[in-house]
Order: sequence, then structure tokens, then C-alpha cells
Amino acid sequence: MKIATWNINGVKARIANLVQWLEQSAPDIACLQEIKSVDEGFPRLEIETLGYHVETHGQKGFNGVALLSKIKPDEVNRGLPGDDTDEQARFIEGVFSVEGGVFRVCSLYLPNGNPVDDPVKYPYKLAWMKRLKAFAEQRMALEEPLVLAGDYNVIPQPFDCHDPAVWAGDALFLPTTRQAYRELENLGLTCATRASTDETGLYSFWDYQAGAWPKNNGIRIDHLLLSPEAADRLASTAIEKHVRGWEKPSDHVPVVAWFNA
DNA sequence: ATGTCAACACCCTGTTGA
Repeated sequence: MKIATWNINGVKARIANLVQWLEQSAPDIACLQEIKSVDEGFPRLEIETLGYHVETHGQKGFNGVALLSKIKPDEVNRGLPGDDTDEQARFIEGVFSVEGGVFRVCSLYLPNGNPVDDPVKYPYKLAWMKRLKAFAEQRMALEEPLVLAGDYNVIPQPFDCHDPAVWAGDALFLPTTRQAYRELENLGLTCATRASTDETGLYSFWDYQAGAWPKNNGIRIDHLLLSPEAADRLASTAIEKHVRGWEKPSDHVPVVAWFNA
């Protein structure tokens, strides 16, 4: 089974890329972030035509996440628990019946947090990470294969970016951010990419600006974190870097993981 | 030295959020 995560930076602007990618990459489950669309505006027909089931948690203008899947989820939950006042659409969970049990898959768009001196943005990021930790802890007690996939807006290690010095004071790389990410890992979650390779210079995002892509000035911020039950079944991973070279690309590329049936 | 993009509001270019 192939599970992918991809921040598409606007589903309506990216529909041609999305269709091409689904046809070529053919993930069983795709976690999308930054659909930048309300649920009614999501181009679901184009996706359903390809044989995918569509579940969205949209929002006007920005944010928004979705789950595309070849099989219909048994259960879908929208929103990250822990703050009823949070109106940003950044989280959707689906439970899928597979051979020999279930796969619980979440598409998450963790807050960026910049600028760090903003009174709201960085505290919101850290609070969101705390809520994600509480959620993960609770779900891991179920002892099921769990995949928390998405745009974490976290550069875990210095070698996960082209030039660590540039990111030193950034919300994606601050010590407190990386510590909160380690707290997640320390619950017993495994990063699929890092479980498969110790290669450095692996990136999932290249800024549109300043020739970041041709210079390979990227960062690795899109991750699939796996519960022990999912990690036990991990076969391999890939970062589909070629997608960044397509016409009218997203600034992120898909990160994928294969699991034994 | 600079370099981008998408969506929105309001009307066509500026603002917001990446």
C-alpha cells in the first residue's frame, strides 16, 4: 500500500498537476494540504473520475486539507481536538479497512509560525504541536497502524536544509520547534523517510523565490510519522522530486511510503 | 541585488499568508 503526503498550494490552481500525479504515482491514499478551497469548491469530479474517494476539510482562502483514497474510509474526523476556538482547517483523519485490520491516516498542516515575534503565530504553532502530541498519544494507545502525514513546517535536523545558518531564527528551525517535534518522535513515532535512509540533502520544499529550486536550496518539512504498528510494515519511501520541475508546480513535492499489505 | 505564487476584496491592484 502506498501512502503519500503533498502540500499542493491551491487545489484549483494545481488541478492539472494533481490529476497527472494521481495517474502516474497512483497512491492508495493521498494526504493533501493547503487546498485553499472551501469543501464546495474542491474539484472533486476530476478526482472521482480517476477512481478516488474524496474527503475534505476546507476553508476559505487558505489552509485546508484533504484525503484522497482508492477505498472509502470507514470513518472520517475533521479538526485537531484540543481547542474548540481554533477555526483553521489543518487536520483530517480517516480510518481505512485493509487486509488484516485498519490503517488510520491523518493529513495535517502544521502552522508555519512565522514571524516568531508575532504575538499570535508562534505561540499558536507550539500550542498546535502540543495538541498534536496529545492526539498522537491517545491514538497510539489503540495500537493500530497510524500514519500522521503532512506539512509539519519543521526542519528536524541541520542536514534537512541546504543552509542551516539561514534558518537559525526561523519558526521552522528554532530549538523549541525541533524540541516539540522530538517530543512527538519520542512517543514512539518513526519518521518514514529517516527510517529508510540516512542520505542528507533530501528536501521536500523549495521556495518559489530567489532561484531556490535551480540552486537546490531546499528544506525537508513534509513528513510521515508512523506508529510502531505502521513502522513494522514500512517497506520503503521516496520523495517525488521530479514533480517540482513540472509546469506551474507547487513549492512542495509529494513524499511517499510503501507498506506491506 | 534581485528574483514567487494563490486567493481575496474590490473592482484591477493591493493585501495576506505562505
